[in-house]
Amino acid sequence: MFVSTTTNAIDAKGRVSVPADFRASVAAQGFNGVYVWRSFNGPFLEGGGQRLLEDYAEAIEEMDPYDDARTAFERVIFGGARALAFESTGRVSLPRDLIEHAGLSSSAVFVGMGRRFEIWSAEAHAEQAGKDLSYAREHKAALRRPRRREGA
Amino acid sequence: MFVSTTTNAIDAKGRVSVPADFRASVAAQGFNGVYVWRSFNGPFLEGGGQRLLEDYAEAIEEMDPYDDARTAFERVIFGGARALAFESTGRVSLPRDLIEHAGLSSSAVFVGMGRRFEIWSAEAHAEQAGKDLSYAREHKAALRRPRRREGA
DNA sequence: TAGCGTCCCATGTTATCCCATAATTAACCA
DNA sequence: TGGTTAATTATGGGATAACATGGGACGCTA
Repeated sequence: MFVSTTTNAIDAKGRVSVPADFRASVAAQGFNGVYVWRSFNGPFLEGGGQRLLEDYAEAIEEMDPYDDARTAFERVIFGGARALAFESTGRVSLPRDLIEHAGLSSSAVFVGMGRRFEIWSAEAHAEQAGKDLSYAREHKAALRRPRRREGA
Repeated sequence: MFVSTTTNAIDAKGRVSVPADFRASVAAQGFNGVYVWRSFNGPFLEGGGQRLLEDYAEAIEEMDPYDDARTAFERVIFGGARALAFESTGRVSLPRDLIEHAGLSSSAVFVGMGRRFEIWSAEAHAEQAGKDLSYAREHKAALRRPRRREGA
């Protein structure tokens, strides 16, 4: 699970260290790296491990083979995602177009989102964090304590 | 799994490099190359590795032997597919009729679709990508939350 | 024998590997 | 508890390998 927020430097080659605990949480998923794509909800990137993508694939599998919606999702999700392998020290190199979409320059903010994570520029993240805080404050009643499951 | 979108050049001989990660994902499937056929959903090509064709064969096996749809599928998929072997540097040469169907000239856009991939002309792809993106954005609720697996 | 496809080699570019260093955290022992 | 050592992590730079792509040579086929 991806938790907490970390800011790491992007060097001249577009390389950035993926936070160590993020790397640990995708370890042993078959692919030693992460999948990253442009969010279509704003100027930031989304990412996850191989298992997340496989889960998306599974959800898509349940649609009709040549349903228009299905092919649209396949193109957007699989066509838009990039497989970024970890180099020996735990970095990935971000493709230029992803850097541009998120407006990244010298640093990247990794935000854990549970099953996924996001990558923001420092500026955009600061702005969004303010919005999220006041929104969460206004709607705090919506967050209920879940019923406990057996064995949990 | 075929992931991400890559544009490669087609030379005067009709040769085009298959993206390296696509080649890696069909490696060790018995045939050192890909199968490509004309889509019957538009001016683009579809393709995959040997395993995909075997999966199609299996699905067809389960249909009624004298179902008209079955024989149609057999002719279209197996009759229409071309086996394109990789040359030593990872290129394939696209047959003329496939090039014409997709309206390809100097470049080809490879779009990863998970179990298979598509090949588009740059122009057609740009047009389609816009449609797919807005469609996916509008209908993202249709992609239900993937089933959670243990350990995720 | 002309055309086409395949193989082989050459090249520029990009990405990846490997080593070194710094900073932080964890571990250990007095 | 304090202080030292060891591990892990992040990051910079240079060397190396991988990749995409062009061109020529060879052989098959019509």
